[in-house]
Amino acid sequence: MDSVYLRKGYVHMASMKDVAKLAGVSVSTVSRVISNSIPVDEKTREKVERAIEAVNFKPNLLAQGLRSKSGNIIGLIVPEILHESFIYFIKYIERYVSEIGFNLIIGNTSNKPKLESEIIDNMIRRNVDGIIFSRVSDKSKVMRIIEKTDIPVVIIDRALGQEDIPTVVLDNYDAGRLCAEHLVALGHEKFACITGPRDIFLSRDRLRGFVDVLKKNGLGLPESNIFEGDFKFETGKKGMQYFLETGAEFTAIWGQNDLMAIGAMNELVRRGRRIPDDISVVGMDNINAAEMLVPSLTTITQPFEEMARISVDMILKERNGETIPEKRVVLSPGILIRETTSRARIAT
Amino acid sequence: MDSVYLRKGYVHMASMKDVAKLAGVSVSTVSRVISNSIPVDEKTREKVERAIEAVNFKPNLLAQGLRSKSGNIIGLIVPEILHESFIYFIKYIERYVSEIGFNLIIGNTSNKPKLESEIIDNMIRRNVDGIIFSRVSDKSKVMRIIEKTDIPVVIIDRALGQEDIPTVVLDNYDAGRLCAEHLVALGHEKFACITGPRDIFLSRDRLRGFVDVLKKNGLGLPESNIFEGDFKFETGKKGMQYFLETGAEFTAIWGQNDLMAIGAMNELVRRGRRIPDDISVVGMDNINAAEMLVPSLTTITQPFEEMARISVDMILKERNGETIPEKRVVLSPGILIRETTSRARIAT
DNA sequence: TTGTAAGCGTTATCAT
DNA sequence: ATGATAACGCTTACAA
Repeated sequence: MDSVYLRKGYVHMASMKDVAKLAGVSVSTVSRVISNSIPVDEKTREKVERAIEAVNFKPNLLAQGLRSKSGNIIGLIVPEILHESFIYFIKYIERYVSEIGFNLIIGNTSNKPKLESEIIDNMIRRNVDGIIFSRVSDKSKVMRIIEKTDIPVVIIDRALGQEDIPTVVLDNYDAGRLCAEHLVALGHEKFACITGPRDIFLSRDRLRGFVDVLKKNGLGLPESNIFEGDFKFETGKKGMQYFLETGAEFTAIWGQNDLMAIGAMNELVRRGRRIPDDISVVGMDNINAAEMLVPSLTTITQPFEEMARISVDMILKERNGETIPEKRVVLSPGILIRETTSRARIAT
Repeated sequence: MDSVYLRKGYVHMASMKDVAKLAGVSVSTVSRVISNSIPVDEKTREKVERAIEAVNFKPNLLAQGLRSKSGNIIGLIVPEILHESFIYFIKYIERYVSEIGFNLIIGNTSNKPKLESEIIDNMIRRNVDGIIFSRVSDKSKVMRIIEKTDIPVVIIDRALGQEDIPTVVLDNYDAGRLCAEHLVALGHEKFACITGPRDIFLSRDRLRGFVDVLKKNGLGLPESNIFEGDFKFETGKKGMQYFLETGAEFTAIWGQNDLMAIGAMNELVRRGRRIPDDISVVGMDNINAAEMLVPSLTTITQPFEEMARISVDMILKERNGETIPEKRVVLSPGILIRETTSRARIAT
């Protein structure tokens, strides 16, 4: 008799009705005890609380959500769960959201606009209290939500130009600046860079910051020392292959994320170049692998946890009708100096 | 006028009532059109469908869930989101679940029993259709759900002895076997192993499989060549330090997951040992980093996607009252041979 | 085939 | 301070 595998009869999860009956009061009184908003006589409160204990009552969240139009749930939409930096958002947002008594529901768009619509609809149909986008493929979708419903929306990680949507982003210009300053301080004079897609703000901002610092120091980055990647390991390798085959001259390279930087390192090592003795390498994101390599990767860091907290806070503020002082929060990157960067070889 | 930041008036999301009114029918008819369960006149159906289009109606999932006691949502409980192998479960389970029209809600226990209880309760309160556990810290919690509610439960990745709970696991014995066979075939004769916690079935099973093959080949694994780790990078390093300092003799080592194997590699490289010329290394899981290293890591693979699909399918079957043919599904690992393993040096 | 009405488990508005 | 009662948006007997 495999009773485990047979659908057991529905086991009544205690409802307010049960509590009310046991405590000898009405359901409204029970509700009041729980919400703690309206004064209740001490004695009845105690009776009710005992009853709640006795039947192990927990309010049904669907009923609450239906009635109050707030599902106590926040939606997070990412284009790709396994992506090295999104998992940090997932982790920290989940943690923070649950700390404040919400649940997190995750949608993975796989970068398909059609899926994106579906996911958004689904979330709306769950009366989500807000939606956090990590990278938006189609701006209009976000605008539609904002215009047609009252659901708070926050965009994290990738800005959309100067729209009027609450946004939490990294100061990507500063990321490039930090990187260049570190390398220049080490005496490097010739550089290369593997960027993200050039049509993305974030990649361009990073590059601008990088180049500006070089210029300020009388140095520069020739276009032939720039390779456009897609933030994946493979294009990091490809970029380095390209540089090495075209004979580009440089003693330091920046991969605009760790994956590409590691790809570049991989190619260097396979061709017998020494890091950092021949070439210094900097990445960005500080993914797990960065410190597992030999040599360990110097990298630009993002305050993922802070970004997560701020974006959730913004959702809650919007939801409570509070005005958000700054609709565009810009956070600063840091730099973690490890073993892939060292002083440039003395020029001869 | 920052209208975006002011809570806008509630924008009525079309309900069945609206559709019914527009189509000139009752709500029940609308419901029937949607559920497609009960015959509806072709003409009214068309009227209703037009109305649905017109107001862009999507049934509210909370109301549906409340009424039907099925929230159309599946809960996944993991002890740690950022963990290298759980993210694969998250990814694949999310994908599959959403393919079949469900949402996924994720709970992160951080290995805290108290949180575990809370998360389970929360899920129950959302009328989840099932709960998938990836590693359970406290068996009794699972048993409680199974006994006290009718919520389908599946355990994935880590078995709990021989309980009567539907489970999807890897054949860990086979994982050890595969690894040993590969190394023995390469001519290795002395081995070392960095295991997971020895009090976990999975670690012991892997080790048994490994050792059994060695024995079958007239070889062995002395206790002094076994180091107990915790599946993290650091203990991989520590393990190798230990072996090197105690002068353990071996030409091949297995780290029971990639993180530990990579930790061991790290230590080897830092001490000037060559991989695989001096020491061959095998890992397990095939995490991203495995192929990014030089040399790239030979590793035992797990069918994460298949495990995900099967566990979701089991949930659905339980939910539909179907009997599950085998309550314990055991899947086979594979081996991905890359660059960290090579023929043993000829013994002199 | 279709409509009416009760009910899912809450909260909020009335009275009392 | 407390209790009826309606309502949230849907499904499902039961009638018609």
